[in-house]
Amino acid sequence: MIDLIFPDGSKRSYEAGATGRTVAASISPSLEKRALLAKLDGQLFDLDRPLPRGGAIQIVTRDAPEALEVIRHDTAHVLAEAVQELFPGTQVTIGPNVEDGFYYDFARDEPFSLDDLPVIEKRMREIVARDEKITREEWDRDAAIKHFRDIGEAYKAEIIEGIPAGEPITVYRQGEWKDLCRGPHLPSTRHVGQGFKLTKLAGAYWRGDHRNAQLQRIYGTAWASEADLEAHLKRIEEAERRDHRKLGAAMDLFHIQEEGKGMVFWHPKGWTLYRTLVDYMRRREAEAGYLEVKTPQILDRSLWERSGHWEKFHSDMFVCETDEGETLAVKPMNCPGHIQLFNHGQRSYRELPLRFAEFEGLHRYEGSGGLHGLLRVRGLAQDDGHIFCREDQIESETRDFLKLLNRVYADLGVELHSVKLALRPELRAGTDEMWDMTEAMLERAARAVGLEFDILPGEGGFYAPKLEFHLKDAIGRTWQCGTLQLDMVMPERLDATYIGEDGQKHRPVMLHRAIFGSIERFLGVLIEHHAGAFPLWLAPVQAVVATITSDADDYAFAAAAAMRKAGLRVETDLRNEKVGYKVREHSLAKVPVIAVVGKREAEEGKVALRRLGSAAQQIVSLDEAVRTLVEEATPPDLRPAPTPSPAA
RNA sequence: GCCGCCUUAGCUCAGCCGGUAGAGCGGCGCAUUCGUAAUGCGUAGGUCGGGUGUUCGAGUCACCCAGGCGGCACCA
Repeated sequence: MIDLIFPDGSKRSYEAGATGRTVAASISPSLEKRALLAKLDGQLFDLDRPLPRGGAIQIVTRDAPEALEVIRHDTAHVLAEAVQELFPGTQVTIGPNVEDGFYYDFARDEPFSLDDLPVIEKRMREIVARDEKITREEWDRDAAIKHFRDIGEAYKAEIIEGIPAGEPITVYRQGEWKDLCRGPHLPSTRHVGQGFKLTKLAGAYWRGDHRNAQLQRIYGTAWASEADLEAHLKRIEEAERRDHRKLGAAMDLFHIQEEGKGMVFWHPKGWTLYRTLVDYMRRREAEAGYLEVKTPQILDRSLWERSGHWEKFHSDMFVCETDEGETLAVKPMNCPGHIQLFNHGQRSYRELPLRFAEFEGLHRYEGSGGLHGLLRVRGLAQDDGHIFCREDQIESETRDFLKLLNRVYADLGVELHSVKLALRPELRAGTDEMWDMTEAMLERAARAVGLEFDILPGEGGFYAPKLEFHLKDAIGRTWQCGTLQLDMVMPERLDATYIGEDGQKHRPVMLHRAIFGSIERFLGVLIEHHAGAFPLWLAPVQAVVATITSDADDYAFAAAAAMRKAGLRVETDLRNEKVGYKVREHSLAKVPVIAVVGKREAEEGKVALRRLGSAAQQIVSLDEAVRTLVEEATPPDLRPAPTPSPAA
């Protein structure tokens, strides 16, 4: 007998061998009908699998989040079955869930084409209609390896070899088809439902390693109902409208062309936005004790050899040769340059922490397939900074940096998606002892300030472990923006020293840090985040003064001049068009304020303000309009501090 | 760099089974002076990403190259 405790706290005993289904049936026939899985002490079980022990039981139905995960995974299995029916000889590999769906990787000599997807999808719907029963079997390890080898499934055999001894080898049978899988699964294919769609086709390396064979990946999305699927597809469609590449063109911000792939041509409006953002950061950093510097774009190979870039980062660098036989490299990072500044003259412990900031351009030779609008470019600039300090200053510097980062993200209205701690990569400079130390110190500092993060082994920079601050784009992909890296390697390689209190030479620790990361990338995220509708202080064109009739032209000119004099970025629209037309055009261009002036306003010295996204008009005197707009257009760091509330 | 797809006027897109390119928007001109998301009429724009080939004939078929898009790898 086993004892089960239900979510409502009640307890019942069942005979050994009871399954989720028998438990559900014992409660009500309708629950049995809706039951998909059993959850015992938090672990999901196939509905027809005997429960191995007593515990807290829950019958999982279609509307539960756990059910959706299993539905997605089973859809991947149905996909694999359909593919193997339609394309004999195709090997299956793995098919995990991803956000909103799943994929399955196949090994097949012939490439799949996009035209195959509807055909595969049709067969999948047939398999669902066949209502194939899904059953679990435990196999003997050697027999399983032999079986999968015999039927030509080399990848599956390889997976089994990697399963630790002692773990059961489970095979799920689904009609005539079977697959190695940990499970759990739905009772039968009917429960997959019709709320799925195959979405894209891609190449992907076996086990994520480019030295391995490239497999063919089919992505799909799956939902508990067709309505949920429709809603999801609609969300994607809406998100695509926020794409910074489309908005960048519509708002005349920038473009990229063939002759400079990954290199941005910033248009006047885009550059205004860029400068506004960087000016803001300059003030924030100055306030936080950073000293802005500028170091050379191109430096001799010998420096890059000493820093380690030549050896570890060479394939990412643009290199040039002079007629005199020198080899130079365009800087991909500012750190070696900043160490040259640190090393110029003798440094005292009294100067530490010394914080350098730089906004100059960098160039990195990114693989052609990875370029992506502003989010992944070859020519970029960072809000780069390097802090030289003593070990005992690491924690307070980390704390101050995180405070600044949070302040900036809050001012700009972006939301931190996640934080990762990336540890030593395979290809690295420095000794293991150094890595042991820097990893431990960075993690300790991060924990000391209460940061929550995931650990990414093998993903650190070649010279230092790093904290990565990730932001999300319109369609949910995450991008590393801010970073904090704790480096003992570079100061040693480039021999940075300071004179300590004891009169001896000491090695400083170097913190590499950025809040935007790449300014280009950050702007891309920012454009998508605001869907182009920037707060007034960031908007490249803050207001357009638009006339109703040409009688108001002179007044419109004067009004615009008054606004410009007050520091606002203003354009005039005196074209011979109807106001409705002008309002529409500037609204589509995401101009935050349209100041409409007609005969009435001209006579009375007023303007009719219309805010983006609202049809309401606010008729105020020109003076008042200038005053309110100037106040609203003040960058967050220049706003008067809120009056402190009286001490409680 | 790898896999799949795409590449036609400034922009968005039509162009069936190969017979020497169309629309809307935008631009320009004229008329209209019209109160808050598209005023009317007229007009000029392309040789169909680049190249090679098949063919009497290619935007339309084949191959190669480039760029872009979605992934993978790499990475801010």
